[in-house]
Amino acid sequence: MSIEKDIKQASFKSAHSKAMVNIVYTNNWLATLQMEVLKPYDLTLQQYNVLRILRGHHPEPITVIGIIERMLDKMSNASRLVDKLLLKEMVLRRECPNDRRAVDILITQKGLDLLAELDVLQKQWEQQLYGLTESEALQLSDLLDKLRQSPPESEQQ
Amino acid sequence: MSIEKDIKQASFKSAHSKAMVNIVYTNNWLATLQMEVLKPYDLTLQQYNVLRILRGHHPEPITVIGIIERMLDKMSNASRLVDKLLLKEMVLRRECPNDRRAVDILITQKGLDLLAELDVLQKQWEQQLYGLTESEALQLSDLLDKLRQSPPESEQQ
DNA sequence: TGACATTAAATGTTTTTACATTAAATTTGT
DNA sequence: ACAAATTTAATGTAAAAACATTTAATGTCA
Repeated sequence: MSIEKDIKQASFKSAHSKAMVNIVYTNNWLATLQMEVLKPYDLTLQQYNVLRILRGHHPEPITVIGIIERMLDKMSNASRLVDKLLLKEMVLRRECPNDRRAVDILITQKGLDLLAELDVLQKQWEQQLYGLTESEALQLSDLLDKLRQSPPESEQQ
Repeated sequence: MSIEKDIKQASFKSAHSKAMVNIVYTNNWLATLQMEVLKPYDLTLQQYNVLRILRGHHPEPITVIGIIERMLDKMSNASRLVDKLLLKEMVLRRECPNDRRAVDILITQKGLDLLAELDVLQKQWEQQLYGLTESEALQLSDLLDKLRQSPPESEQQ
């Protein structure tokens, strides 16, 4: 559905604000769909993201700080997300040998198995939903990168 | 910053998943910036969005259902957001004359004044940040619309 | 070395979200 | 008209997010 219809807004004050609203709207749309896939597995989106980060480093461990650096939402509490995953036996905690302040986190076989199961659903879901061609998807990503670039006259991020 | 660097991921498995991650990342980026602007005014992003919806209908009232229909995030509790705005004297509640189940919500002058103040900041902020041309912004919005379209062989949304 | 600053993770607290339930008013169908 | 279903908004509750503080370990540097 076009965004104008779905949020009952006839027009936007500028192309930029329309794009911005569309990013927020599309993000919510994606998150809602993804949560529906995850719900039967009793995983939140954030827990799923953390698990995928851990798999990306498996069999190497990663510290909580390492997880935060790789999370899209840097604000959420990685320590408590790991707690939840620990209760579900999806991860292991180990004291980091180099730095006793830090804690190494590892994904368990149970976690890997769950992700493997979810990969299938995720793939089906992506194939069913994506209305973009490969090159359009790249173009979209480039435009988003460009959106986040400050113009030259303002200070660097 | 490019998304690969910022989330420390060297590559993505597909153009589509890269675009999807970039949408989520850009959405968080936008939300964080916007919250920084709102923080000194003690408004959350959701409260701000509700206020703007109310202004869009001013001087006509709008019911809670009407607000929900126009919100990007349909799940959040509009009734409680209105409560918060009521405490800040940004809105008024009135029994809806046609339907005594419904409640008419109106933005107050105080609310309008606050939004007017925020409009200036919002505009400055947009001008400073947008690295896209007008036509690129439209293109971005079109690509997002297209992303949300299911391919022809699957069922309608 | 020792004082001070910084870092990593956990914890406390408040607010917000997500989801279910409730209560009242309205609509529907007979 | 009346019972049943639906709609509208509010409320209850548990989980999660946001944000500050704490604790322990490490780094810095005179």
